[in-house]
Amino acid sequence: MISAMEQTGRTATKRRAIQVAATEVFLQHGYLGASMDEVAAKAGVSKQTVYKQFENKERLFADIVLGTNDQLAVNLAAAYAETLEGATDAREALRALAFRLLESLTADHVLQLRRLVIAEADRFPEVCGAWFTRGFEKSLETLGQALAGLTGRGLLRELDDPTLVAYQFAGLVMYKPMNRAMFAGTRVRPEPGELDRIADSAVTVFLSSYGADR
Amino acid sequence: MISAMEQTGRTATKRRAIQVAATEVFLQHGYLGASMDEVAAKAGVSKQTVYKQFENKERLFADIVLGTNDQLAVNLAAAYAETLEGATDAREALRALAFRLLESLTADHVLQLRRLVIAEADRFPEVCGAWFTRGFEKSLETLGQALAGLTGRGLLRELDDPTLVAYQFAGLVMYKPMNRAMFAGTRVRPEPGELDRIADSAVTVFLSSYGADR
DNA sequence: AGAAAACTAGACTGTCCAGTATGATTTCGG
DNA sequence: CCGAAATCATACTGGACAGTCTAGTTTTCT
Repeated sequence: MISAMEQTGRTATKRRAIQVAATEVFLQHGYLGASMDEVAAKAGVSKQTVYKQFENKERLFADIVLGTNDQLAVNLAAAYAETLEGATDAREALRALAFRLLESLTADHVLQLRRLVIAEADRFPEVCGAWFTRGFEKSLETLGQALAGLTGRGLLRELDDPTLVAYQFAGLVMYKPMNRAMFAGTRVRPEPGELDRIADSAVTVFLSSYGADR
Repeated sequence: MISAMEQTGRTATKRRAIQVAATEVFLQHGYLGASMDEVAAKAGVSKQTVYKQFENKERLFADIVLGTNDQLAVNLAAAYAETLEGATDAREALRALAFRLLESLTADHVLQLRRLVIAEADRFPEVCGAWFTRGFEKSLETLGQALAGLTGRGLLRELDDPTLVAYQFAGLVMYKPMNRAMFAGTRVRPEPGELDRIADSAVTVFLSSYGADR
């Protein structure tokens, strides 16, 4: 399981091809809109092989959803590290972080995955709930830790509940652009100037509560 | 069109029954999962009548989505009025507003509609985009106006961009509970104590930037 | 090499569903 | 009360698709 990516046998290779293809198909068409024939074709594999690897469509879906966290988690961890760890100026660091978050989370495939999970939240409550806990919530807890780290360097004041503070930062920065991206389709893009205003203002509000200089 | 709800003829009555039934079916099963037979059965109407009133499934969907804003808009307007208009204490007023927002927006049918719109954002970009502009964005602009009204009564300081401030308030209050409600299925409910902490802290952060007393 | 396991192409089953057609019945305006 | 329009129940068409089956081919392991 840990070494899923390291397997090189024919079976493992084909399994991975199926996962890649299925991810593409599910993200593009949704659960009901996805066809197993298309998955097989896109994976360059026969339908039998798909059903040998994954009992049925539901299992394949679960596998895809739960397997698609890693990239984003790594990406976000990098964003935290690069923007916060060496920082000396709180405002600049938080601004940079805000942009990295916006960039990471409005990437097309991230939005599509989130749409998929939301759409199927009632059909697959366990899978979607697990995705949320292990992906979404975990990312914000990690962000909380990263923010708490700024306290140690005198850039923020003491935080009682770093996770809550992380949600507040995320909410200030992303509530508007994220909702637009989710609701208004992948096509609509905000003008760059707007993201600047949002990030600037969010950081100002954030620092007026949590900045080290009162 | 304006008087759709006032029509009493047989045709108009049946048309409304179809809309009600279709709303239920689409919200429950999603676009692809919804069946026109179920809509007809639930409306107590023959399939022919459905197709006489609505050209096809797509049109029915569009009609449903675009017709489902009014209740929530009215609800939110009431929330703004009741919590802000007579207020004398900014903290108390904003706390009350926060709870009203959470209550209104985590209602089951609201969540289901939002899931539906998000899920179909790529399939029906015009319809979902229109829903977003006329429903979501409009609500936040209205909230901005309501908040700006607090400035006049000395409860908040001057707001350069009331809409942006409204998004920040909404983000502070709802980013966490709304995401959980959207992703983790309708079943998961936060403990009441958590909403208290979120609302309290959000209002504190908000006021430390926008409160009239510095 | 040779047997076992994996894979392939393609046909097939059963089901579901959007949308149409039909012929009988009900409603309603004049 | 009569005729037009609306509605009803029901059956049908055509297509999509999940999942199975078969018979032949390729890979892998020993």
